[in-house]
Amino acid sequence: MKGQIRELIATALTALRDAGTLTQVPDIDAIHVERARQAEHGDFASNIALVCAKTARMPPRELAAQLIDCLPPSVLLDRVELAGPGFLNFFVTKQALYSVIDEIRNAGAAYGRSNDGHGRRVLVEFVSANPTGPLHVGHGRGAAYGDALVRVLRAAGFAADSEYYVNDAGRQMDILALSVWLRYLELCGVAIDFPDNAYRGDYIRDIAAKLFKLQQQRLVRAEIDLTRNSGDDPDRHLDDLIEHTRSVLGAEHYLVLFTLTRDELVADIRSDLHEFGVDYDRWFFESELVESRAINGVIDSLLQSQHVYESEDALWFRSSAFGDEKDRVVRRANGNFTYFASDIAYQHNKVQRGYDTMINIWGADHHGYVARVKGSMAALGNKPDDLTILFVQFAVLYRSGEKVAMSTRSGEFVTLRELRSEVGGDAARFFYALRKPEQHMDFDLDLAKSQSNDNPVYYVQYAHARICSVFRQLTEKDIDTGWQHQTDYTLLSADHEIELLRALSRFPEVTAAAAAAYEPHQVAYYLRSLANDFHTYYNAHPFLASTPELRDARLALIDATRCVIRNGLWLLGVAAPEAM
RNA sequence: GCGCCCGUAGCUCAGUCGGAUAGAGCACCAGAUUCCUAAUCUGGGGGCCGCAGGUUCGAAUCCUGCCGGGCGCGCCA
Repeated sequence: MKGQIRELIATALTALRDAGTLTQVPDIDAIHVERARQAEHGDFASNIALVCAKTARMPPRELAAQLIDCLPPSVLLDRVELAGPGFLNFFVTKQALYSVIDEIRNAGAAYGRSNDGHGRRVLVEFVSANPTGPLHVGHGRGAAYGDALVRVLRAAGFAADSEYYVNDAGRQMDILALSVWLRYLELCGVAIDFPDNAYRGDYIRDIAAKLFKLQQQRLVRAEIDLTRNSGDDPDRHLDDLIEHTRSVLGAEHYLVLFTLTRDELVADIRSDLHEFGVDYDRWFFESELVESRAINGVIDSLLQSQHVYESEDALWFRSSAFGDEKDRVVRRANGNFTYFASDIAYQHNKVQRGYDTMINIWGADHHGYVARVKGSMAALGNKPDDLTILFVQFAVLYRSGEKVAMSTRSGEFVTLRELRSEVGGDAARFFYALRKPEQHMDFDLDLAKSQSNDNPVYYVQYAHARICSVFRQLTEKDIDTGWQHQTDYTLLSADHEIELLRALSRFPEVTAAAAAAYEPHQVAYYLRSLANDFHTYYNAHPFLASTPELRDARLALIDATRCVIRNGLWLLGVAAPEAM
């Protein structure tokens, strides 16, 4: 509807230009049409006359009046009023509102979709947590946001793919493998001294148990020496232990240990996210970039173009030339590439795969990386503007009014699994979806758990279940109805019904706006508002106890409402239960 | 110190490229069910949109400076 009104205005503007009243006409996309906030302002309002008044050298109200005269006739509009300093207020006909019911009925699951994206290819990368342990509630926020964004983008006509980047090639993975091996040795009866800075979580013991089950004592070595003192540097001590592990196990068995550790952790993350309703199109492993020598490739290329130089035995990317505070190391003096080097290769890989737009969803602690990553794109001849980096602020957890300290290494955190089992996946996803990502978030665990019935997701789901219940009654009471074939929508004249119809007609605008702004939370707020319109209607009017004609019209209306709620919840990855 | 994010009702948060009288949930108070699910609905109180300037027909929204909170500034990952 909004688009149609925009076209009507464009036609009127063109007519005024042809008549010589206007010298220039704004682009159709620049014509601002919005939903009126108040009923007396009609359904839609436009400030076009206020915007164009200056260039037209004409008082806004006079221009607005001429625009109204030039508007082509339309079945959509009942009347157009001139208001305030020069607003155009559009009043939509009831007939146009009624047609929304058939529109929804015909489109079904496709209602709310658009082709704004014109099939442009978008890659959304999110979560991408290092596979060093279970996901925690912070990752859950990124997952809920990223997945909803992908769904919303697809609904708006973008060819959106989702991807998880797995850092499986660095030192942390070796520390992880070491941690598993040490726990495994414990199971084998070998006395060890577990380092404080290795991974201490219980999940390490689980993987060790699996390793023991598969390998029995095969990864125990007589020459193990874990008592060696590497001095006061705990990091150095870990590195020595890793080196020792490699050497006593040999390459083949180290690979067994390493691969099992990685695969177990990745599988755990994958199933965790799957149960959260998040399934990726691709899991991209950093090790692929190592094995294909893609990292060497981009660094060599940057060396040739002088964007990378050598200093103090290390290789540095000249990111200061691209607005970064300082240059960054891509290959350490010890010959190992940094994670940043992998990131350069990974980002380049995305570009080569032909994406028009790339969206990275990062934790807020990574904002310092923007300049160097965008700089590396520019240095490789790619367009930095094709990459949009969105930040998800941390969810600060509170339990019993106290901040919950979180540390992956120490194993002290609330996992996404715990959250899901305690408040439910639907509630968790909706809870996350209600907040825009850059907003700081206080996540009160006690509130989320103890008052889970207050979570608005139930409010929306209940509306859906209530509608389903009405239709069950229809069957149970064996009511003879032809609502699916013959309905006289003009009987829907109550204020509540008109309000509900208006709300339903708004859904396509909501999905389009949510996609354009990368803000799926708009869908969540819309759903709550729609559910409110429905519940109000439900309480005010009986559906089944009316005359057959009115009953059938109302059934058509709430069936359409059910469809929109279902479509909207789907965009957020939340179920639409038929009974509660 | 520098950079990024945020500051709206008691609490948690919306507020659509600047638009007309700033909204919702929770909490609080008062009500609604012989009828389709009361996980619902109706009504009420509650605001210096952090502060101060600026931009213009118009600012919660844009700009500048302060104040307050979060995060980041490694040859870590």
